Amino acid sequence: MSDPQAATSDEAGARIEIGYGLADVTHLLRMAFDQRMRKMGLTTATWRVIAYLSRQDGQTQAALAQRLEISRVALGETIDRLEKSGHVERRADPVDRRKWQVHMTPLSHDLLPLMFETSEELRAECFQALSDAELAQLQSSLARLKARLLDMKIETPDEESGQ
Amino acid sequence: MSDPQAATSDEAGARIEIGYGLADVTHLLRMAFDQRMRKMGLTTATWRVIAYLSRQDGQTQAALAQRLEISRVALGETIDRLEKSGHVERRADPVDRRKWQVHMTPLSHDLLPLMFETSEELRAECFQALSDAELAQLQSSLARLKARLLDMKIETPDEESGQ
DNA sequence: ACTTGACGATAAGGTGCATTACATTCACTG
DNA sequence: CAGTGAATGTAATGCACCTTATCGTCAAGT
Repeated sequence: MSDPQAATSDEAGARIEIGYGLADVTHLLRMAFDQRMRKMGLTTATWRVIAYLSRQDGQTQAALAQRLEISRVALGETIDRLEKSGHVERRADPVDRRKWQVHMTPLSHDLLPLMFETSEELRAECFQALSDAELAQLQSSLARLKARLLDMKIETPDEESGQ
Repeated sequence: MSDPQAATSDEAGARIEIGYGLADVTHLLRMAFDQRMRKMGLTTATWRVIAYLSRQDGQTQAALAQRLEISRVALGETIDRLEKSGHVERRADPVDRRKWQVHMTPLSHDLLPLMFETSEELRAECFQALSDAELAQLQSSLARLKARLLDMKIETPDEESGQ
């Protein structure tokens, strides 16, 4: 993919390339992920939910949404699908009737080893394109970029209630 | 955001961080972009269509979809919205009755300077977090990663007809 | 107790993307 | 010139995400 607008300078050209590059790489990475996850009946979105549940089962939807950094609505729909496919179940919170506790089922629990194995395989496979030094540099640049973007106070989903 | 699975080694940990970092940065960048584009009634998807049309007006939907690397269906829907909002218009191809030529309207044409100015401002603002050397390194790493991912023959949208 | 406000979740509607299946139209080939 | 296959676009369906609006519930202040 190339920049549709002629660069006005080298620096601007580099920045544009990085913008597209980030989008491209992320998109391809997600496609590759999806491809592998589909084989076990999951998608990136559903896989992420299960991954977070595996660390702490029975979280509420609001807590999960915050950790996944998506809106409560989006998460609710994903949970709907996961419930329908039998990967999770909602249990009423005994003390707070507003809440659902989201629990893994044996089905998804048994999937965990394969899930993490598959994801680690994918990462190993594609990140072999870079040396350890480049990997470290990339990680640091991304962290810096993320911090800068967070500084720019971009509205992120579901933040009415101030986090 | 942190890794939901304990790292099994430093290298694995770094790879996982990069995976999340790429997704996070791309997501934040897109949010920031959307925020600014919304002010002129556009989104990232619609903005991209106009950007490519500005280089060559009157392209067919199939050609545009290929350049944007999205499916013909997805592009068709975006064109629907752009047509409804008056930013583009479809004209019948005089020689091939299957095709639509997608043309910019004065409305979107007048938007071009502001569009590119705004996007360049955003890039300047967030990439100032990195030095020129880091920027160059990042660009190179992303390019390498992209090449590697393309090598891994991931099915990308609408490729039945072999590009 | 009773209001008031915060919180958890859902409903409704819209954007963006994908796949599959299909109707047209074209272009090539026998 | 028919006949087949490829190309262009659409319809239908599903996933993932968003915003705004609402409903029930809890918690706190008066």
